[in-house]
Amino acid sequence: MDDVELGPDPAKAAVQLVVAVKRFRSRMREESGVTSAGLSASQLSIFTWLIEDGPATAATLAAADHVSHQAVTQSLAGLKADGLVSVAPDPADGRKSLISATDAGRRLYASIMASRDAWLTRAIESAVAPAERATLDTTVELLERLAAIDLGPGRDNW
Amino acid sequence: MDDVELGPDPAKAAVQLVVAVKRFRSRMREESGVTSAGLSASQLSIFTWLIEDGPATAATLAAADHVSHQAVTQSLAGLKADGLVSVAPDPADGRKSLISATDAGRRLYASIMASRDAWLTRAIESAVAPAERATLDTTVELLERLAAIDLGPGRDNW
DNA sequence: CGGATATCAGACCTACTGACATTG
DNA sequence: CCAATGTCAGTATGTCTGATATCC
Repeated sequence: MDDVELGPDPAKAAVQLVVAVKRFRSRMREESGVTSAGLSASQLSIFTWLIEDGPATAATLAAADHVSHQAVTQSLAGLKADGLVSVAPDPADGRKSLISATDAGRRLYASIMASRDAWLTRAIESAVAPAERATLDTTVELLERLAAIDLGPGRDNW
Repeated sequence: MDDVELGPDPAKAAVQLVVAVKRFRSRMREESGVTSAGLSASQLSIFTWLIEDGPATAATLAAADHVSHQAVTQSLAGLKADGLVSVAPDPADGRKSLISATDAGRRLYASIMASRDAWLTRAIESAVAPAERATLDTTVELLERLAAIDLGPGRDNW
């Protein structure tokens, strides 16, 4: 659609990516929430960590998500109230609280992954042809890569 | 890279995309701001509209960005204070205020597009090989497409 | 005591909704 | 009068920082 020479220009791509992400999120908000369930994006992210990597402490989750541990605690409060995660003191270290996904949580997560009524799911079905779905995979991988990158302390690579 | 059967499963892809976007934004926040200049993502988005499509009203910008016109007004306040946009009453319709990018605004925008000191720009240079940069283009296009999609009022296309 | 962890409290940012004035 | 626009005010969410308590 637009051929404004993206390849050779990281700065331009950066701006376009930021803008695209902003517009995407605004649209998500306009479409009332993130998923069909009442989980926020923050909670969904935490849940993904718990299910993929197993029990963790709030501090670990905070570092993984690049937020403060207080922000994680707040997101966890809702999940705990809904019985989706459980908190157990670490027997080996009384300072830590290990957070785990409960069976109910795993069931809900699986149902979210399978339900077709969320706005974004319908948008994908409508706007992204099946043959093009691999593009989604690429997008997710790229965003996760940029979110997790470590540029290194001192000098970089250029 | 990972073959967790994304193609046939829009719901799973939707969750993964939401989570990836969330983590990307948290990382951006952690890295102090969006770009090297003091512009927020909202302001950058508005600016992109103004430069690509010319002068517009706050209501038009709000619809384009899927936010309220009050939110646009708030973002514009900062841009006006910095002299990056100018507001002129529409001579043909006294209710409207036409917002335009000033020369100073266009210069700043161009410099942002060219500067290499923003965190995201460096992250892209570091994590996305030049041969892979087209992936960025695809990602931006996909996010913009999903942000702008109209699923239609009644039935959809499936 | 000091380091790591968790909780409580206050603040901020961005966006929202509601109420109102003005223009056409 | 009504529709569209713009402004003012108050609210909500998710996040942050700062202060405090607890455990090792």
